[in-house]
Amino acid sequence: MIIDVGKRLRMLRQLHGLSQRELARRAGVTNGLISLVEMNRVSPSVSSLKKLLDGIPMSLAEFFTGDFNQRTPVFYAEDEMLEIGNEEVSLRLVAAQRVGRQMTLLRERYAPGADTGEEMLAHKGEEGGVVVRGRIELTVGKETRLLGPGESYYFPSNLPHRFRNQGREPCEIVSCCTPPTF
Amino acid sequence: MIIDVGKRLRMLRQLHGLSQRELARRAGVTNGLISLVEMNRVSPSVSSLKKLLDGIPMSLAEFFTGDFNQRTPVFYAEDEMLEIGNEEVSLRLVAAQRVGRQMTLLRERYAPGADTGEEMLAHKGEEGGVVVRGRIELTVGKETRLLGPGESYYFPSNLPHRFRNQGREPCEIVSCCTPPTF
DNA sequence: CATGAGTGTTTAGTATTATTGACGATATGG
DNA sequence: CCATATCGTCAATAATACTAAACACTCATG
Repeated sequence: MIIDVGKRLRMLRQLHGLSQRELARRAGVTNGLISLVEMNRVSPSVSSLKKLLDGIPMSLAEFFTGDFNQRTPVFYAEDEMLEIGNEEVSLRLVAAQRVGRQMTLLRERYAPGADTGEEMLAHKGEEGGVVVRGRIELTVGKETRLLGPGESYYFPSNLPHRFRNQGREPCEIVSCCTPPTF
Repeated sequence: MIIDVGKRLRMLRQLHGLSQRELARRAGVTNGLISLVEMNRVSPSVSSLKKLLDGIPMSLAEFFTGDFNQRTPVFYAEDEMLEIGNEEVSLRLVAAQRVGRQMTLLRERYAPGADTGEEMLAHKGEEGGVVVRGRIELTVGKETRLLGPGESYYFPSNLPHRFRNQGREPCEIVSCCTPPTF
């Protein structure tokens, strides 16, 4: 996602009913700088941006995480969800087409016998899920557990992990990961 | 949270096995700058930091949000999930106790007749969900739709929204929002 | 009309950041 | 042991962020 620091700052400032001078006073910078930053004539140093956000107040994390977009579909019928699985593991991705998504929401189906494989998955971010139907054996790091309906998991995705359905009925999970990996 | 830009950058760079020069090449800056930034001798401009993170790669949001913790439980049985609902709307929160979570994963139950209310909800971030059982009427902005099992939604949370279960059977949803609001 | 207090923008000068190129340290291979 | 390569740091210079002060504009108020 490409972000427009100036526009975002201006929006936030106005949202809080502050003038450039008032924010400048609170932040300990000059009003001129705020003008320049908001017009994208300069790219503020992190330390300056931090000062500015302290005056709002807002954290750098929030500032860069915040989304201020736009108009994409809200609702998704089953066949409007992008399907990316195979016959064993089926993934239906919610809001696949949405640009600048901050997370990936999936409906996952594991057929009996399905297995995401020996060489364990490992990527960035965090993921979690809730088992909706059936049972799944989940290994995260050195821990393994059999999860049933209503049970859940949550872990940083850099831990190696593996899903196996050793049961006789298909297993269905709703899961989410951030940042979006698909 | 007070962050140490230099330390964090160095950690990330080393985590990815990159030398200052290699990262410099990828980011389109000089190795000297990386050295100075990592020693906190300068506060990089946002544009420079962006370049550096592009070379990792990592978003500014992730960089400032980044959690680099820790050891918390991975699996959650039903009664290990924090419950925060009332009799109409029941929310079970996955990994509630986890510090620095980047998203909130919920199992929601709406009793027949449940309604999140006239004055519509509106907060920051994004949220999405999948209907697991029953039906729910969801209004987002000016759009309203009745969602059934397998159907889903995803929208920026600053749009006002409202959930109503007008049916006779309870409705169950697995939802996720980021950044975490609970 | 003034006049004054508010707004955001601009400009010239100063402070800080970023580049360039050289340095010492460490490691590898001939 | 000397060459060669790669590492992070540093000093001097170039580029850019930031400040201070003035400007132009709008809106109230007398």
